[in-house]
Amino acid sequence: MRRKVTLKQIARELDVSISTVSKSLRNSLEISEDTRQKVQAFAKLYNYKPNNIALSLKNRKSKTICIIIPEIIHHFFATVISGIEHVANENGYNVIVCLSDESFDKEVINMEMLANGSIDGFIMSLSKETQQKKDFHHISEVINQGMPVVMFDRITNDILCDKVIIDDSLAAYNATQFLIDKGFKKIGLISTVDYVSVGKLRTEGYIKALKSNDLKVDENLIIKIEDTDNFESNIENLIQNNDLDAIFAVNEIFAVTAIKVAARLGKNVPNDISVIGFTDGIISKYSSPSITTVSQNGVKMGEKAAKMLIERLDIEEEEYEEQYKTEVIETELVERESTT
Amino acid sequence: MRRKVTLKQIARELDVSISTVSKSLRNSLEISEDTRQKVQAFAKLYNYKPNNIALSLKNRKSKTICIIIPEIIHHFFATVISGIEHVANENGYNVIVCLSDESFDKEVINMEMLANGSIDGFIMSLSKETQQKKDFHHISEVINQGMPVVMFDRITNDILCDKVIIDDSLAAYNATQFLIDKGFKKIGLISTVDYVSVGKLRTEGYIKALKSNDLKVDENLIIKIEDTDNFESNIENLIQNNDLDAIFAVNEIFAVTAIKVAARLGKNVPNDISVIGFTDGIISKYSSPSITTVSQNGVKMGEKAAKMLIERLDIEEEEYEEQYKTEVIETELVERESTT
DNA sequence: TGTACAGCCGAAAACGTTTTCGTGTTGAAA
DNA sequence: TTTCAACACGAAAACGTTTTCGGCTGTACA
Repeated sequence: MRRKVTLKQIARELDVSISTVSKSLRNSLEISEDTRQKVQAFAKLYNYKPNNIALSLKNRKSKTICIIIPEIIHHFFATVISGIEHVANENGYNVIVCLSDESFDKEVINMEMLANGSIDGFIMSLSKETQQKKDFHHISEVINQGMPVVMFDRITNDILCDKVIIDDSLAAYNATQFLIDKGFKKIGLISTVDYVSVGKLRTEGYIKALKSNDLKVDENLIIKIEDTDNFESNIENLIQNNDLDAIFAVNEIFAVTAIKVAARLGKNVPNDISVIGFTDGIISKYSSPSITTVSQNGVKMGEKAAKMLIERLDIEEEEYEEQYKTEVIETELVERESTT
Repeated sequence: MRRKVTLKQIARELDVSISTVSKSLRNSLEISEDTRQKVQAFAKLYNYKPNNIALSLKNRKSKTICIIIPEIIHHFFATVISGIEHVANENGYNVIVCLSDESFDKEVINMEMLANGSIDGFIMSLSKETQQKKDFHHISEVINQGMPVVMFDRITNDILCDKVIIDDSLAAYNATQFLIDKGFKKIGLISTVDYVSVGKLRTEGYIKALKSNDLKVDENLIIKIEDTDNFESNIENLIQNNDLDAIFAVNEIFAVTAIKVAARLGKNVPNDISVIGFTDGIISKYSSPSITTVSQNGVKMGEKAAKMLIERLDIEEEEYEEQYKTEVIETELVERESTT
């Protein structure tokens, strides 16, 4: 259980100064070939590795970026992390993951804890509670201190920073249009409550599609689910009380549950009802019938977010231009068995 | 974009020494009530927060632990992270996540990169490639440097350290016994290749259960899947060529695929064939029929692993006792619709 | 008046680096 | 023999903390 070897120890052992050791290891021409060899050999022998913390302190950068997401269990967020991690790694950055558990307080605490030199920048997706409270002071504070932030998916327009999103409204529009093109008129919507930004946008897209096809928007065909706990009965009512042709659900869980409930009510998917979901996760792929869905490409979102952040970090030195960009990642309708 | 305020700046501004500022903020009795008040007020005004990196350097500990896992997309690993994160947070630790992508090299690089002061300890699950190569030098090296490591799920007995596992063999035994108790004789097994430690153990449990019930172990009923790419045909052959009563699959994907293939072949689950999976993930819950499965409780594994690591970290100061423990997390058979 | 002891504060070391700026030693050119 | 550059190396500062130790002032007591 030997402690890690430091420059100082090597210096003492070899009877040279710390500076000489440091320079030798960095192959400085200031040092004679001879000493360099000696030092490097010794360092290799004792498996010397520079102490990252000391470097961070000296350089005033930690080469670490922090991801704050509401939940890691959601497949979508996991894919985003995966994308971020790869780009970060390629550029010599490490990734710290923080979970807000959809809680405003945890989001604030996490940001404050890490914004003190531990990390160089944030990539985040807002918690539900934060979106509901519309309190973003913790984020603007961090930005004011000169720490770059990139927001993705669940964002807010109240904060100026780089953003990576999909066009939720358009994607929902296209999904709905897809159903309309099949000849369906009575299309149900299973959405979330409006304060979840993406839920709201997807609802808008759905409505827009209906309107531009001169279809009546029937409030009875729209349900907005608040709690993720017990929504099955809501869906059951929706299907039972309306003779639906199709259903558009704003996430996988809602979609797969709709299919299950429909089956229970004796309706076959896709023969009696078509179903489209959102998020191309593991459920959509493996459910039977597999689910036609809007693919968000979380990996690409993560990659893009990481690229934007790192670019800003590497530039920062020179003239820092506050030219914030919002990148829109293409979505794609993945056709599977749940639609005719 | 003001920079973060430091002790030095406060000291200069208030015309006192750095030590005085530091002590005031830590409420040292050495400092007069008066100065303390003044300093604290000033610090609050400028939102002073101590620099974490400097603290890490001084204290020679970073209050950060690193998780190395093969893939974050797998629901099981995501739940483990979730468990670790919660316990870590409660104890003032942050969590760095590294993905090995099932690659030996990435595992090594990640460990070497971070073992230099950036983190205080590792929690890891081995990559497939590492398990195949049986090369664990990077792990023993880290341990020799006095950095604690906790392994979970995919572990090796070649390394002495704390471990958190489930009794894969026993769980598989119980799952198989459950099928046998239903009166099934021809029970197929869909497993992984043997170098994946958990796959091997689960296979052993399956075989043990058959033997202790005096059932013949038929090699034709066992398939070991190497690549996750194209295994559907293997499963199809298994079902088509044998008149199976039931199937035990060592993970969710295999289980849900078996159900899908069975349906395609005109066999109903559970009426014609019962299916049991492993890992109580999102697929098992939402698939239709929902899948009877062995629940691993990843959250609990993560929590336990984090507790063990942190306990060791907090003790370390005093006499460090190398009393390594292996915790076995209880599994549970979750009965759902895929079994009669 | 001298001593002792609080009370209050600052200097400096330490954590492990990198880098700037000397400084002493050589060798060659004048 | 003197001068000067090249060469090889070391001292020290800096990053931002915490903590130990020592010092100064003033008051109380002998």
